[in-house]
Amino acid sequence: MTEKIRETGERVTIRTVAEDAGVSTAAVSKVLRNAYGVSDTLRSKVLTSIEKLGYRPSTAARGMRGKTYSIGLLLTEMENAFLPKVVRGAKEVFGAANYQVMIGVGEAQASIEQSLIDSMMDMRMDGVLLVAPRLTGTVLAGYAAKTPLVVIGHHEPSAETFDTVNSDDVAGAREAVCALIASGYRDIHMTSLSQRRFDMPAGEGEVFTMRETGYLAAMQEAGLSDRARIWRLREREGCEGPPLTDLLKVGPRPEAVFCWSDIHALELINLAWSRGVRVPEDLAIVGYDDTPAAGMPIVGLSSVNQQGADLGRQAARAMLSRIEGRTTPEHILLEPALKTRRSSGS
Amino acid sequence: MTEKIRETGERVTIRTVAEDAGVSTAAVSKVLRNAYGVSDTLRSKVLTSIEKLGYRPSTAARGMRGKTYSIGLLLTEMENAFLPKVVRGAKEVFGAANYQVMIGVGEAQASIEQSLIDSMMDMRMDGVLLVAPRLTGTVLAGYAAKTPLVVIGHHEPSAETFDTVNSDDVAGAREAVCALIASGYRDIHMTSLSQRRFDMPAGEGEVFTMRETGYLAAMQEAGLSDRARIWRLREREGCEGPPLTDLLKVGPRPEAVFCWSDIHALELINLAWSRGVRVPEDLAIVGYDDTPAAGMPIVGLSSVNQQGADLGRQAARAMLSRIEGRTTPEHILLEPALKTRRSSGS
DNA sequence: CTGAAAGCGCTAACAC
DNA sequence: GTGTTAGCGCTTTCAG
Repeated sequence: MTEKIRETGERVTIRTVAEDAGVSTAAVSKVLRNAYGVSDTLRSKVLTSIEKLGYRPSTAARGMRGKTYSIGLLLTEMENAFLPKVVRGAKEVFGAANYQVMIGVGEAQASIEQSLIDSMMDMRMDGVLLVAPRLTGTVLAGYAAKTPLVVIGHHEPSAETFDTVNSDDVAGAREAVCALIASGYRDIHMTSLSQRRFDMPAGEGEVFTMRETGYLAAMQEAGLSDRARIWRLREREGCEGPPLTDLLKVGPRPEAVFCWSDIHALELINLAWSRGVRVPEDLAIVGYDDTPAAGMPIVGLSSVNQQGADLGRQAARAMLSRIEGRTTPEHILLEPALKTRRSSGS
Repeated sequence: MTEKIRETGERVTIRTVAEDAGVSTAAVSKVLRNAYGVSDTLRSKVLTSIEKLGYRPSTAARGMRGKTYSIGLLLTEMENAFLPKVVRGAKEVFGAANYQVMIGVGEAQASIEQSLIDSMMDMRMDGVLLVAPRLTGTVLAGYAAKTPLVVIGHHEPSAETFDTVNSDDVAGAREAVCALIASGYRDIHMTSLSQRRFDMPAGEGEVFTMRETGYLAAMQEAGLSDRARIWRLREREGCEGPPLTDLLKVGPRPEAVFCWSDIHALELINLAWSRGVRVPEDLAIVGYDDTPAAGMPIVGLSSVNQQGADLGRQAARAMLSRIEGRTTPEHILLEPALKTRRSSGS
C-alpha cells in the first residue's frame, strides 16, 4: 500500500532514492555527506538516482541528527551601507564550503537580536555569525556555550569561547585624527553614540568606544587634549543625547569633526551644505566605513576604510575552523586605512 | 538511567517539559501551538514549566511534521538602498504574527536565487517571499506549486498560483517623464538595463521593462516619440550594453534623463558633477526608488518613491493569508509618487 | 479534555 | 563496503 502511494507525487526522501538505486538509506546518507567508505560504483548509482528523482535532503530532518550546512548571519540593522561588503565576503567563503547563509536583521534592538539568535539555534544552524551586535560579552559567552560563535565589529579580546574579527578601530580613529592635525586643524571634535541605547547598556566592546579611545589618544599625542570634545549623539528621537544639529549651532564651531561613522559624517556634510558652511574650508570632516555615498564625487567625504569584505571572509574562515572542532579562541584584527577625499582639506 | 542524565545539562525537549508539568507531550504540543482543546489549568501548568526550564521548541523537529513559523525572504542583492524599507515593512507584519524572517541574498544571479529558494524549502520554511527576483514566470510557478509564494517587484499579473505586490511602474515612470516635459524638457532619454543579463534572459515582468513602457507612453502622449531613446546599460564590466559614460559623451547630449533606478541616477549625477555638466541647467535627472542618497540635500535628486515599507507590509499580509489557506491569487498594485528635488529643474 | 503511539526524514552506531 | 536499526524532537490521529 505504502509502496503504491510512493509511485505518485509523493515527496522523494532518502528512502525513495535508496530504493531506486537499489541500496540502503545509509549508503545514500554517506554519499550525501561525502562520508568515508563508499565505493565509486555505489556512489555513482546513488548520484544518478538523486539526479533522476530530483532529490533534495531535508534540512529540517538533518538538523535533528547531524548538521544543517547552514549558518546564521545576524545583522544589527540593514540600513548601514557598510554591511553588504561584509556579507559578500562571508558568503564567498561559506558558499565555497557549501554552506548556505541565512540572514537575520536585528533592527538595532538587543531583544530582537537575541530572539533571532535563538531562532537560528532552534533551526539547528551550524554556527552563528554576529555583525556589530548590541550585546554584552556575558550574553555572547552564553550563546557561545551552545553554538559556534564568531563576532564581527565588537571587541571582546579576552573572550575564551568565541572568536572576534575586527578592524583596529583605535588605530583607524587615530589615523583619521592625525591626518586632520597634519592638515593644520586644531579644534577637532568627535561625534559618537550615546552610551545608553535602546534596551541594553552599551558594552565595553562597541566599536565607537574604541574609536573614541583612538580619537583621544591622537589629540593627546598632539597636545590638544584640552580641545578634545566628544559629542555623544542620540540615535533617534527620544533617545538620550543631543541631536547632530547642535554641533553646528551651539557655541563656537570646531574646525574639524571626526565622525565615528559615515552615518553621522554624511548627515553632517549635508547639514553644513544646507547652512552654507563650507567643507572643508569652514569645517573639515572625516567619517568611518568608507561607504559608497562617501565615495560619490559630489560628496567627497574622507573616511576610514575597514575592508568589509575581508572582515567577512576572515570571520567565515574562523567559523569554518570552529565548526571543524577548534576550541581555542581567535581574535583577528585588520588594519584600516584612511581614504582621503575633499572633506578633510589638503 | 536516562532519568539521571536528564537532570544534568541535557537539552530540554517537549518531553522534559511534559514530565515537569506532569502532563503528556501531546498536551505541551497543543499549548505550544494554541491548538483547540486545552483547559486553562493545563495550559498554565505547561506555560510555567516552559518558563522555568527555558524550553524552546526545535524548529528543525517541527519542520518534520508541522510548520516552522519562519518565512524565507529572498533579496536579489544587498546593495540596493531601497530594500531595507521593504524588509522593515515585511518584518513588521510577520513579527506581529510571530513568524521569524530569514533572509537570503541572491547576488543578482538567477542560479544563486534558485539555490536559496530551494534551501528555504529544504528548511521547511512556511513560505517564501521574493523581492525583485531575476526569474521567469515559469520558474516562479514551479516554486509556487510547492510552497506559498509571494513576489515583490516583478510583474506577473496573470499568475494563478502565487501573489504579486508591485508599485505601478508604468504610472511611476510616466509621472516622472511628464514632470520633465512639464518643466519644458523635450530631449528626454531613459536609462534602463540590458535585456540579457547574467544567466537568465530578462523576464517580461521585470520592473525596468514596465518603466520603459511608462517612459515611452509619456513621450508619445507629448508627441515626442521621435526623440525617445532608451539606453540599455550593462550592469557590470563584461556584460552586454554600453557604460553610462557613453550617455554623456556620445552624440548630442539629451536635456534630461529618466533613470530606471537611483543606482543609475546617482552615478549620472556624479558623472555630470565631475565633468562640469550642471544639473539641472545642462542636464535634468530623475531617478527611481527615492533612496536615502537621493534625499541628501547635497545631491537633491528627484526620484519616484514607491513606498517600500508598504510593499513589504502588503506582501507579508498576502503571505499570511496564503499560509492560512487562500488559493485565489492576489495581485496588488500600489501608487508611486514622484518626489521632486533640484535635479529635475523648476 | 487528555494521553499513547506512530511516524516525519535523516544520521550514526553497529553488524555483517 | 554495505545494510540494519535506533532514535533526534516534534505533531497528530485516535482512544479513552
